Amino acid sequence: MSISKKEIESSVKDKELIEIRRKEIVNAAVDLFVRKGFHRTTIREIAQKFGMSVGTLYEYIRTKEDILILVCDYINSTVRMRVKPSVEITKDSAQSLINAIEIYYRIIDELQDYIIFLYQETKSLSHENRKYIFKSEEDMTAIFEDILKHGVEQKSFKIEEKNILLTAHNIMVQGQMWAFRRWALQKNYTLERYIETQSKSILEQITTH
Amino acid sequence: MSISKKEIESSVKDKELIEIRRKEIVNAAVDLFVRKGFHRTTIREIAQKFGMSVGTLYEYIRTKEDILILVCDYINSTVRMRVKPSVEITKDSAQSLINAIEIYYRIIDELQDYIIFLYQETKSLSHENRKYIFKSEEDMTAIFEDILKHGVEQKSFKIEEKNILLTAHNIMVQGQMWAFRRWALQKNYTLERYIETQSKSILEQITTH
DNA sequence: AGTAACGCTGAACGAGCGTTCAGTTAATTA
DNA sequence: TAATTAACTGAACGCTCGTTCAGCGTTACT
Repeated sequence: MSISKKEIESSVKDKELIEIRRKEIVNAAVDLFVRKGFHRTTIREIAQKFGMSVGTLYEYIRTKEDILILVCDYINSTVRMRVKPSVEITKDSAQSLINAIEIYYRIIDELQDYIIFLYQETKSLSHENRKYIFKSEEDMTAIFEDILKHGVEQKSFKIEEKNILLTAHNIMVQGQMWAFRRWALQKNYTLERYIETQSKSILEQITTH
Repeated sequence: MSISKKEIESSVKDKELIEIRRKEIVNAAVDLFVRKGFHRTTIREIAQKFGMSVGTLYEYIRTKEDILILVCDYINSTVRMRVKPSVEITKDSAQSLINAIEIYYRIIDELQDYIIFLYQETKSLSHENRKYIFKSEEDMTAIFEDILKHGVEQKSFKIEEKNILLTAHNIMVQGQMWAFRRWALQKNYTLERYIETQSKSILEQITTH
């Protein structure tokens, strides 16, 4: 699951302690990163925020980028952990899709600051770690792909085989734009209306008439 | 049009020279920013790139952020200058929309690195200047809104009044995702196929059946 | 009790970088 | 031709910040 956690070395031996301290680090860093951005946040601030010395902080990470990886990983797995168990593929494909969309869009609304941060700071990661974030995004997309495929098999949806992937991406992006374009959308629509309208129009375009 | 240009002070008197030098600055900076990001690009690099001393560079700007503003402004107006004159609202609303989508999406494809940069570095701007970027984005959205409104009046499109804005945003975001999500999309679709599929599905959901 | 290992501390290091400014060159004016 | 101004130069300043390291307290083992 979390590739990165295994890869970040630490000079501390106690595995459990590493887990605990890293959670503290992430908790402190996530807030600061989201508020001030990665580059503008200093190691000293992070350490201070949960009352640890800079030296100790460096016992649990190697570089500042490690913290960014931990934070991105945390955001990603939070989203996935909350979407995945709630989504279910039932016989009623249309309803499955509507449910999945609602769950995903609500989480985006709740974590909008985190989502925006994730997308804007991905570029600060090394190539290796950026790939990992993309992989994670593809996993999320696969959830919607599966629902769509199932619906096509059931003949509830009518989508060309090759366009299923694209439709899944559209669904995801139309959710994420609620965060990205909040300066325009959130003053014109409520979340409820947004979810309803978007899912209706997505369904419209894939349902067999 | 370019609010920012007027606001950035310079100690050089010759207005024309300011124009020339700033174009050189932007040309050098845009490449470096896109390749390395704003924070990782140094003033020295920018100055060196077009053979000017650091001191002189500072005769034409006040701070590093000024360069970012100039670059963002440049990207924005490039996109707009290329879309606006090509778009026309004809009697055939559906065709107008298809044309506009194709023009916009092709420019995104061409300037994808710039588009990604613009969205990722917007956050490095001050509140004031960020607002300006959003304003610019709203102007672009308005182009699509106008086409949609016209189509609704002509009864070619069927969209609830309140949802026209949302549809316009959807169209824009579905174009931009060609850049944002290129790691997934561009290995599965050609630009031509992408444009065709997306515009077909957009049209599908707003055309009166 | 002595000693080793572990986790922790924060001052100090040093590189990087935005910004300035004393001075040079070239053009314009008196 | 002398004096003034405009444009330019790049070394130097000063500050920030990631990272290190010599040393301290505490626990566990012999």
